[in-house]
Amino acid sequence: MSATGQTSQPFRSPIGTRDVLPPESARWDALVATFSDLVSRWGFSRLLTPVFEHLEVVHRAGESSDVVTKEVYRFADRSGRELALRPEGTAPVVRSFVEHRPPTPWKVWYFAPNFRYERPQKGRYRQHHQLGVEALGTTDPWLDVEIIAMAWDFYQAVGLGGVELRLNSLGDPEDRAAYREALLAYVAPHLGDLSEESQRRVDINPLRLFDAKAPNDREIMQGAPTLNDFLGGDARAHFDAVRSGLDQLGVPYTLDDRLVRGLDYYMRTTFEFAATSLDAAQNAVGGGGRYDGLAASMGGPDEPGIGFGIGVERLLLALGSALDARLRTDVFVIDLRRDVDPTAAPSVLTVSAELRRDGLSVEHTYDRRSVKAQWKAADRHDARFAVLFGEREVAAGTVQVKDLDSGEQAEVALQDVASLVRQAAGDDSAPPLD
RNA sequence: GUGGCUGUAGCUCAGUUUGGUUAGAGCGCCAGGUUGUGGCCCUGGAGGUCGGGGGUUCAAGUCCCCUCAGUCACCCCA
Repeated sequence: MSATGQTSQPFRSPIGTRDVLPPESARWDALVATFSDLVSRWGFSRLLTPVFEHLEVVHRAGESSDVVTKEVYRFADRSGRELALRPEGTAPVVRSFVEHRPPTPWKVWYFAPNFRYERPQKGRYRQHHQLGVEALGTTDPWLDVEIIAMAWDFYQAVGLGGVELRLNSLGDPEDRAAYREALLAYVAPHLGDLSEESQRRVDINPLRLFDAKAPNDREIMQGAPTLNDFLGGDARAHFDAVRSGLDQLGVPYTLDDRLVRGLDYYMRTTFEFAATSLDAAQNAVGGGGRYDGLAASMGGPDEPGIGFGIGVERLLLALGSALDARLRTDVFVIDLRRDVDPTAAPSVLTVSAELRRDGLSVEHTYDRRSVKAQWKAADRHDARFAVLFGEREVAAGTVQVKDLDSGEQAEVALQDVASLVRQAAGDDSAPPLD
């Protein structure tokens, strides 16, 4: 069997991947532009890292996490090096940090694809994209506050109505270890009563027991000790400061001491954003947390860090029609003449080129279409204006400029078109998200 | 990785239950409705390996098996 399964069939994108065609791609552009603009104002600069890394880098995301143990796209290159497609955004950024040792605090953002080998479904793909930030070099809780508030502002800026921020602290590693012991001690007498799934979790990551769906499991976990009671003094003070900062900035949140998150490197602050417009199954539109030991575990300086990632596909899904990015052409050029000498100016070729040099987005038909076909094309392109000319205009050295919204039309010299269009278009030429 | 549902034109879908002449609709696309003005309307046209392969049958879009893909749920996550 061939790679596509059927050799006689047209090719299609690999399972779990998809193309983003216009006009939908305009929604992506709008999201990325808004994000870039916003995080720049908070002092973040863009970082680009490779889509593949050494396998060991990717493993730093956690030996107990599904993302690493069963979903990594790994391969050996021609020289036998073990490489992997990035399954998440944080490890590569931290790798870049320990490799280049930039001055701290180092605040960067990224827009990049992640790859996970899992069964696709609505809002879940094998290649998905994340907008995210990472900041390394300080444990100051105000950084946590700013990171979270920034994500919050972003959701507001793109118009996501119902978004819920859930917040938790996992404490310091020793807190978590103590809690883990307590949890295991609590669960031990109930072991046999737990579901098969939960029994597996006991060995892998006991904190995940709280995610169990089985009613009996939930009942057992009701009486379990909570992580919150095990926070040490430092972690508690840090968490209190984060909450206070969020209160000061007016960012609403709910505490959720069962919020564990899927990656092993998190400690202290963790958070997740859920969209109320999505069903419970895939409603997480972003999340992140603090990972103070990660840089050191990669052989770098023991610098703390915190960041978040926002799933683009899922956010777009949650936004639905709330984000309406329209692809609008400024001007559509129409030639009214029946017979056109292709070697003589003016023509749609020369007129369009000139208007484009004047800064307008300009389209026209190809293949010498009829006047009617040219008009249909203008409508299809959602053009704001039509610039048309026939024998009379060519003789007079002018063109007709028609406002396609109002129907008004004026005859002007070609060099005056751009200023006329800009004046007439006025305020409604503003970018889609402002 | 496990289970359910679905696969007919570029798109959305009828037709499959009770196998039977050249497989339909809407939208989209192209052309025309007289020679220089759009969005509406009318007429015509192009476009289909009925996901793919195999089988049963005189006959398969329709029944059976396999396979690929999509989708939903579980798991997990963005």
